[in-house]
Amino acid sequence: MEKNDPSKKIEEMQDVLISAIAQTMVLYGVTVSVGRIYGVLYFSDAPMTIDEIKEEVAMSKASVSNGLRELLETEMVSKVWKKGERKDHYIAEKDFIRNLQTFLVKKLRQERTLLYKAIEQAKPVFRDIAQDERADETSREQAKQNLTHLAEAEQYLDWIMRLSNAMESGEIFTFIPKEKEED
Amino acid sequence: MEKNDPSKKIEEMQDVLISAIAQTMVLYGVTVSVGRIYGVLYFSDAPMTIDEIKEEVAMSKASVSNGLRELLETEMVSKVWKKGERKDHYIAEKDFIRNLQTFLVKKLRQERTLLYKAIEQAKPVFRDIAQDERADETSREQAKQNLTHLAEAEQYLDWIMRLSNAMESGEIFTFIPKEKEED
DNA sequence: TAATTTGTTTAAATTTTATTAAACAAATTA
DNA sequence: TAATTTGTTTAATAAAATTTAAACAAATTA
Repeated sequence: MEKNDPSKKIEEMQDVLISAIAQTMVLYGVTVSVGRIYGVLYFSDAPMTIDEIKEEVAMSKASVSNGLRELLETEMVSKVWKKGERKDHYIAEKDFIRNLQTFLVKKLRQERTLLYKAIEQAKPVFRDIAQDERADETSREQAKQNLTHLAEAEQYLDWIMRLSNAMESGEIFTFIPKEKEED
Repeated sequence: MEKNDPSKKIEEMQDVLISAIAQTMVLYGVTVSVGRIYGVLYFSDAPMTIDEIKEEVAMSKASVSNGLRELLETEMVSKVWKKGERKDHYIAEKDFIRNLQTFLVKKLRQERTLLYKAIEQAKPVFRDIAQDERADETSREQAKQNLTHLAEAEQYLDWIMRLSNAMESGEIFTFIPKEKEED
């Protein structure tokens, strides 16, 4: 089929949008190439194979394969089975809010896990020193101060847990509705 | 002053916590070295100079200077003036919730700006093609479909704008209070 | 004003990350 | 079973980032 003017313009604007989408993903730590894979899938009406994507983004099959794995892990892309086809097919999750939800929940949970472990390790040590009457006063003061820090950090962990729960369950939408409310 | 057992233990645990803090910052795209600079400042009772920080994190002065600039930009650290002292002094913002607020608001706004520009560029092009009776049917269909995508994306932009506003103003705390509520 | 201190910029070196071609393994088909 | 197709892993290369020493500029002090 011959390329006509309107279809060229459409492609051009899709490329502008794909670039912008990829750039926003860079903000959240994704490579621009991986962002473009997502962008190409976003604008595809039909599920695409690795080879089809490879063609569009001009990358090696290995890179596309790796990129897709990353996008599958963050749930921005999923594999679909296509009847009669042997190759794997991929589609983009087009709901941007859902993508942000998934991303944030994952990050906040990882953060929580990391901090939680360290706090649990440090807390008893500070507690012991704070209560040890044979310890020097400076150390006991230090320990007490650090216990205060830890208590504050624990409040933070609790807060991000409640935030990620509200995000994951969709409860957040009762506070910030998906649709703009009427005036 | 001689190092005694409790003070060594305290330092050890602070290092564990600094590592954890730095790791969580890595999750959000910050270098582990920059994360450690923040961690060191977090546990310092007094404002610190570049040279003092440099000593603690074992990095070059230039690296510490660059790291501090990054932390200043993200508002995780601020400069304080110390009477009678010529050197700049730095302190950490210790409120983790505030740090997350600042980070998210900044990212969401950047994302909004990027996508908004691309959408504004593409929308009139799609609209023209969708309405152009001389354009081929396939292109007109494509254009209409893309306009739907853009409308959904605009809803997303609106949502993240409302989310970042709620974050920035602190309105979010009426929905997810800082302190855990009583049972 | 000259010397010193302080912080940043620059340019080179190092380290890390991303990319790819080729090798490989698994599944499918002939 | 042999040949082919498909997707991933590996090892080498290329690209990007971090880091640093040295040069620099600005401010301060002697």
